Amino acid sequence: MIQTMPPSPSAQSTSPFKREDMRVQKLDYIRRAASELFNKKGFDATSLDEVAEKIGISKPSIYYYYKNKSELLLGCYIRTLDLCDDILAETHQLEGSALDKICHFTRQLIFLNCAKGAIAVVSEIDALPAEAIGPLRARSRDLTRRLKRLIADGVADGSLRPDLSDVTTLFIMGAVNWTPRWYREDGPMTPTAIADAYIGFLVHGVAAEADRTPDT
Amino acid sequence: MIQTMPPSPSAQSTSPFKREDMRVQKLDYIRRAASELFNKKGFDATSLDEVAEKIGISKPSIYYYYKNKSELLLGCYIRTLDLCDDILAETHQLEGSALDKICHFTRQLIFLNCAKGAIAVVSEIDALPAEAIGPLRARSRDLTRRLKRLIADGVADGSLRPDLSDVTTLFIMGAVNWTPRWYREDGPMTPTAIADAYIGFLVHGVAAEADRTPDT
DNA sequence: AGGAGATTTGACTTTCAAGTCAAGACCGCG
DNA sequence: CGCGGTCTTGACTTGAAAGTCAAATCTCCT
Repeated sequence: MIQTMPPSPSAQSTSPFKREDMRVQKLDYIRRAASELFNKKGFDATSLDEVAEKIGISKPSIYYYYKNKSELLLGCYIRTLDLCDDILAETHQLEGSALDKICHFTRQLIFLNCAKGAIAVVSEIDALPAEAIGPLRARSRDLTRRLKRLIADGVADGSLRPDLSDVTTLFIMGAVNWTPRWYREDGPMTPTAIADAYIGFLVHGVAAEADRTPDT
Repeated sequence: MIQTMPPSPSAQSTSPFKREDMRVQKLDYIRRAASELFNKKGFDATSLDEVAEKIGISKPSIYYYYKNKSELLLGCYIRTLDLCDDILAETHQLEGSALDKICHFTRQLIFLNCAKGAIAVVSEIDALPAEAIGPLRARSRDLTRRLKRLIADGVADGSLRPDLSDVTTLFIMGAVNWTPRWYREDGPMTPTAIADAYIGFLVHGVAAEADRTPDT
């Protein structure tokens, strides 16, 4: 499972900025490997030796780039939130109903969840450096708030059912955040197929016709 | 966070079976505390000292009842699968369409996920004793298979959309399995309200009308 | 070439939780 | 009582992974 690390500083470079570029690339490289493993096995179950081995470097090298394991996790989460922010921003640019926007957001999030190492599902908050927990929670809440607003917009513009509560976002996030648990690149479904199916459920539900509400 | 352990052997008993009853009760008691913590923080992030402290006993006591940490996890998962089996069996008894049954199953599963320590989301399979992994996977797959069959039944009896694929179960399980991450007993939503909302999404989707398929 | 800084690593120390054990507490019995 | 078995625990050992460090290597520049 060894992938190749970006070559050590330069190799063929000429530009004076190569060093810094390299550093950023390696930070990123390590973060991706870590995200992938944290996602698959959980933070505590993943040792830095494994992360190092996955990309063919040694553990101390990781410490050269990250202060400690918690900071690495923090890096993963910040990246995740950045990407979510990006998608959401992009989403707001779109023409169309709030429902269209929600579908777009969901689709993009599924893509990210299927892309190796792109993001880490933010769930092990307690493992973060103590001083980072507050700010991260705040960002998280802000994201949730904007999603809820999108739902409210949808109710307002008539594209969503009028009785939708705040759990809607949790429902969507649950389904989406679960994908990394079972998605395999070599599995039978492409990310696009997954997104199509999920959006189908989300928009129309699973019932054959929009009729009675079965209940028990 | 200390709850009271069932009293030590007897206390007031007379029956000759009390001993064995006690043992079963304590096995269960420990399992519940563990399930709750494993669910909330993950298996590796939970130490047995924490489990012990939660119920006011010492770590060696846990070892008196369970061979080791993995066996305790196994106990949690077996219990979870047992409960799922029960619900599914109960579900099959019901009169009604496959959709009705799916809704019932979903609702009951949400209740279990909200009930403290009732079940542990089966996700850290690798942490189980090696020899238990195979059988547990088999049971898990069997459960999934039966759920898929329920979906197929629904397509056949016309209560579900005809184009539903196998991801349907994953979609549902994702949304449901995510609930323990955010559900709080003192939160704004009761399990019933959550179940109602989720089933609403599931059956009808979120769109105001069953019209076009927004896509991006 | 060769020296300065940047990067990497083998070998080490530290820490923390899993797991053990033998001594003690508790219980129901004669 | 006090004895035998059941249960509980403080104090310990062990192992694995976090984290450190100084020596080795690499890169670029002159």
